[in-house]
Amino acid sequence: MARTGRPREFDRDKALDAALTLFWTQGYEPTSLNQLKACMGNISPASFYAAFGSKEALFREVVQRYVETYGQVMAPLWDETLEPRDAIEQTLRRSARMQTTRSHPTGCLIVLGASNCSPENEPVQTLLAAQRERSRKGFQDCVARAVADGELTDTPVTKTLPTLFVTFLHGMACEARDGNRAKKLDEAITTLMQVWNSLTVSP
Amino acid sequence: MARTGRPREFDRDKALDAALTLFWTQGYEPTSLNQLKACMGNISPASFYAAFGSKEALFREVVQRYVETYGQVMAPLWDETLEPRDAIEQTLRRSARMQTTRSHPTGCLIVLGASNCSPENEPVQTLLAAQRERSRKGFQDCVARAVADGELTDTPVTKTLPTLFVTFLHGMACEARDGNRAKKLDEAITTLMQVWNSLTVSP
DNA sequence: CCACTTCCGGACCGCTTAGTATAGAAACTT
DNA sequence: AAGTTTCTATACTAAGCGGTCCGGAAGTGG
Repeated sequence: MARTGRPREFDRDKALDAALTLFWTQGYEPTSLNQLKACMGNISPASFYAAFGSKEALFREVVQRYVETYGQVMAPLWDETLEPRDAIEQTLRRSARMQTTRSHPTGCLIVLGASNCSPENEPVQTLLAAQRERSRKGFQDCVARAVADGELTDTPVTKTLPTLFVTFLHGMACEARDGNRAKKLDEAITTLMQVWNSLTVSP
Repeated sequence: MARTGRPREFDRDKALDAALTLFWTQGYEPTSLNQLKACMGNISPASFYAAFGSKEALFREVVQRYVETYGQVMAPLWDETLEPRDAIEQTLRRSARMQTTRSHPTGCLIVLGASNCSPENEPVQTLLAAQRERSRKGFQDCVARAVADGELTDTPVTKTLPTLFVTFLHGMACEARDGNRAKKLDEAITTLMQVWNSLTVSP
């Protein structure tokens, strides 16, 4: 549409990726506009605000992008063509691998991105909390599907599975940040999945 | 020793507790000196620096106090008079209850206290990382003890238990912060401990 | 070429940050 | 009374914060 006028000199997508990396590494609040502008190629405040609106608006874009790229390791959780058990196992294994990969920051932006916040940035915390809630719901739906399919029986123990898995998932962010490698987490996932096996209706 | 001179008018211990609550709620970096001074009873900068030295020094004291009080829920992990399985179970259950109790901030200061940090505060991150490493070691030692006692056999699966438990433990900080209640986490712990049961040497 | 649109560099805003310096008064011990 | 320490209160530093504004440059469509 509006194609006239001087074109932007920096690559908006590349700038967004750079901001993503910075936010992922440091979190929302400690990341300053100066750092952001610097990592985007020393753009000016005017350029920054024209392109992204505000620090918070940029962060929202960053989260969106994260969910659409790195966050896709969670996609199996909402893939109803997969067996529920496979969906959960793949989600955990792919998350473990992604969060420990050293070509980008370790851990999970959704878990770690705004865990330290002053009251005035509560909206940012809420944004990430909503994403985590979405994951929680994903595990619940997956287990519910397994019950509906007759793979699991609807017992009190079965009801604890979503919390068990999501707590482990979120815990991996801390472990990855502390330097644990994919192999360690992956092996723990194998053991964790034994819980599911022990609850399946015997053939 | 130095007992002469005008005594301090505020209660240093109470001030430390107030700072602990504030740091626990917001994390290290977003907590400003103004907030700290305010919650300590509107003490002056002079009094603050005379009593605590600096923001970072105060935080180190706060962490120490946290470990000695709330953090004592982890004590079973290093209590060699307990059966290893009981030590781990009690550690998890007591942590779940403590982290979800509403009479103080939710979650865990050691996990959440400095997860968002600018590079210049890396020492603070390192301080908490060391505490988490201590917990990791605790789980390792506990499992090793169970193997030594002949309760568990030394298999590859057994080796994954420490990571499994510590990841779950650290994940509870996120779940507690997001509003999960003790009951939910406690039930998940019951299910998680089934993993241990399934690995015990059959009687 | 011109009118128009958009972007850029840089100055600038008011505010907060952690931390220091100053003063004199007050409260304690010896 | 002498000496020591902390008190209150205020002023201050130097730097950084997120964000705004403007003049001019650079590009585009007619």
